[in-house]
Amino acid sequence: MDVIPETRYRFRIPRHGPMRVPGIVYSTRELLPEATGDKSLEQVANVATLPGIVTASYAMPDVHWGYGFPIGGVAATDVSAGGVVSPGGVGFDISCGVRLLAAQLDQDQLATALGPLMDTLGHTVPRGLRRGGTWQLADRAQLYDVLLGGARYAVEAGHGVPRDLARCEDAGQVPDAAPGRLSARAIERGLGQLGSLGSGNHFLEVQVVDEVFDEATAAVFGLHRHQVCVMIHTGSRGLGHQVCTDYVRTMDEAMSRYGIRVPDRQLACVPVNSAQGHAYLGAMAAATNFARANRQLLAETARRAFERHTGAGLELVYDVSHNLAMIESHEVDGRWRRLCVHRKGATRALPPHHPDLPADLAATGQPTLIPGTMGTSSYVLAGVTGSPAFHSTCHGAGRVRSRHAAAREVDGHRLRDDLESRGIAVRGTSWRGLAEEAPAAYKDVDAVIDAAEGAGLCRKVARLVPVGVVKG
DNA sequence: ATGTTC
Repeated sequence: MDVIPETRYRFRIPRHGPMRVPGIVYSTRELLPEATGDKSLEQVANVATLPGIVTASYAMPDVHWGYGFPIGGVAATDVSAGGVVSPGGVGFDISCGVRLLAAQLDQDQLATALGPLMDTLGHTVPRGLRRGGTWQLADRAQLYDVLLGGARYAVEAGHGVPRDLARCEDAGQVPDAAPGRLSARAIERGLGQLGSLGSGNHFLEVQVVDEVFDEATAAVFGLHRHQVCVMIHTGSRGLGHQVCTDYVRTMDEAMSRYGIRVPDRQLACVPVNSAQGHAYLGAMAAATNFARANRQLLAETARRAFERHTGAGLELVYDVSHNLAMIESHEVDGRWRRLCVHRKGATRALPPHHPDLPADLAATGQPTLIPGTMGTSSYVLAGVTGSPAFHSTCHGAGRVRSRHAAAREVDGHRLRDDLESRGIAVRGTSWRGLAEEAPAAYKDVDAVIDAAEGAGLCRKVARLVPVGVVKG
């Protein structure tokens, strides 16, 4: 793969073969996937062949190998020019994302309460494969209400306060959800799982603000140094997974009827303006609302635990997805166009004064939340004016070692002991799962964030460190 | 990520 350095933080994959646009990789020499033996830059080039793609196939500094599209990839297609939508460009965990809550509490006030708080969280946060959630829905009709209403419906049903919605991307509810486009199996998998964490890299952490890079912006976000926070990282569970599975198959079968050829079957796609394209976007929006409601429910579980052990409330800082395709307007080559922007393991970071921001965040830009790995830092970022890649940045540290390799090389018991000895309380579910998520399996999140900021994708506002980890 | 193998 020909990868040409253009600046310290930007690399170009020139057009070759069937590529319609170049690949642009925001990274550093040290973080480039080729340095770790990962094939994701070939996936960046493959994505550049999709019908209707505009400007470039982008990769963020945490890019790594994924299903068809790389994780840490951004691709936008022009809807009115035959642009496609692809489930592989969203990922299996539709609207997977992060929610950050700020406690009215500082670290020194937490000391003796941390253990009992973690015990309660450990007992009340449902997690692990196939596990049911905290909200047992009455029936399929109520699940439809969730799929249409998202976090807004959860709040209206008493699970949260109206102010929460002002701090959710899309105010907690995306439009145009079409629950009828979900298979019976997707509905069945979703019915019992609302208010559950899942497994893999999903977590609920108690964190402390370790460093503030911009006091004024942090204050607007409701954050200050030494403050206790809760970060929740989860998505749409089995429901979203089933939607992706169903529509990859549908599109794989339908693709040839639209004359579309792709270099990898995992890039299955159809035009946005097609029966299958509309069906997928409707199903995806429904799964998105499920994920938004899911994070709302888990926030309520955390609030109950904090209320009981500390008396402190938890104010929502923000809730943002990093696996989604969104129809957005962007200026391309001097003309405003409707684009289908795929962000897979990439986070939207709206710049200051963007019309989709709430009024009180207009001056700061969008809060952007980046979960680190267990035992390392997480970050609060803000969107910046003039950012490339359709206002997107990274989504995490980025895996460099497979789950299998990590489980072979890391002992879960020892990892738990290491974390505990550093003052981080751990409430896991499986020793293997813990080992698979060892920090050694990931890039250095601090280097990833510095690369994202250096590339002009975002700016740092605050860094958080964990003091308690609840793992699926 | 995921009832980790239709």
